[in-house]
Amino acid sequence: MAKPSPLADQSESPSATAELQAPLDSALDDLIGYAMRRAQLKLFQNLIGRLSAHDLRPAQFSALAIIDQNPGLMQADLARALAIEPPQVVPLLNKLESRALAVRVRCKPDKRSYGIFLSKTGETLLKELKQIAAQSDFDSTSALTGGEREELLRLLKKVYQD
Amino acid sequence: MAKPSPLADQSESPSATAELQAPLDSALDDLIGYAMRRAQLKLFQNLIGRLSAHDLRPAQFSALAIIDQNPGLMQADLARALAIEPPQVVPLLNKLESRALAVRVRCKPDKRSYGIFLSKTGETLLKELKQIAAQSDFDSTSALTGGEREELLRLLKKVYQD
DNA sequence: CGATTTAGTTATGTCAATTAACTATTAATC
DNA sequence: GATTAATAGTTAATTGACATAACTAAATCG
Repeated sequence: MAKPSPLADQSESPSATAELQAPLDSALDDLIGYAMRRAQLKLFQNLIGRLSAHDLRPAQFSALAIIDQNPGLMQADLARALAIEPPQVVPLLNKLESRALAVRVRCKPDKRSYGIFLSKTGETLLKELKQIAAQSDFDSTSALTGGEREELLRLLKKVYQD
Repeated sequence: MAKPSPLADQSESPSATAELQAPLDSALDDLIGYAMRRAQLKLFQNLIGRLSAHDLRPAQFSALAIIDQNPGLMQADLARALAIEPPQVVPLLNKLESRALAVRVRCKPDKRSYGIFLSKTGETLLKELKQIAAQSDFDSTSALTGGEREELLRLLKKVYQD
């Protein structure tokens, strides 16, 4: 196990997400936070749209990716990684389990906890989802050159890793 | 009137906002969308914290900036600019009016609608808020050089303006 | 063993935000 | 010019996400 991943966000309601258009002047145009919010919303909305074809939300996609990289982790770990509260993990995992993408396996030594694993189906779907996410990324940033995309990614990491 | 501004977002609940930590590996680290979400959340949370000293939310700050740049606009315009639904504008404006930051003025020709204006107090506060927002921006991106900030802003605009 | 802590779950409450319903004013139609 | 339709704003009602607290089972500590 290493670091958390949160592409989570269960909600992201229409207005919480929408909130970004551009009809009027606002003198906010020189704020990085403002530009970042608008850009982020654009990317997120695009991803949500694509994932919806698989009846998944970003948080579920994130969960799959985290489980894949940390097989056998416990629900509390997943909660921390997604930055959500433990009770929220329950319906999320129930959903993944009901679709046979992941499984809870009772722990041998400690019968209170579960190890969480991806199923073969889950692994296969995850591979596909990663491509979808990459494609979503790509066409949400179609105004950028390849070099600009790399630079943007570098700068964003520098910001949030600080 | 010109273009919209949405630094709106009424909600941005803890988990909707939180959702970003970094405890486990997730293989999402090369996605711009993932990095952008994490960075954006960091900036947004910082701004929320600072604005809370004035008992304001980002959407209210955005509203003030939009009204300032578009004096006399109608509530429907403001809703569109903030990308929220008209009913949400009511409590938002009520709050601004109750604090004497903005006023609704009955329209001469069309008695159904209002023109919205900032009060002197509102204008003064907005100036201060702009500095707060700029400061928030600055220290949320303290890992960047001045040149990198400019480049980041440029790239973000390119993304969302597309 | 008995008491305390921990993993997971269930239940409850809150708050934001969408949709629908309502009032008033204006515009359109005949 | 009266009736009907459309528009600005508001109020009301529904949904949904999320947090907190209460509960069950199992482990650890003494």
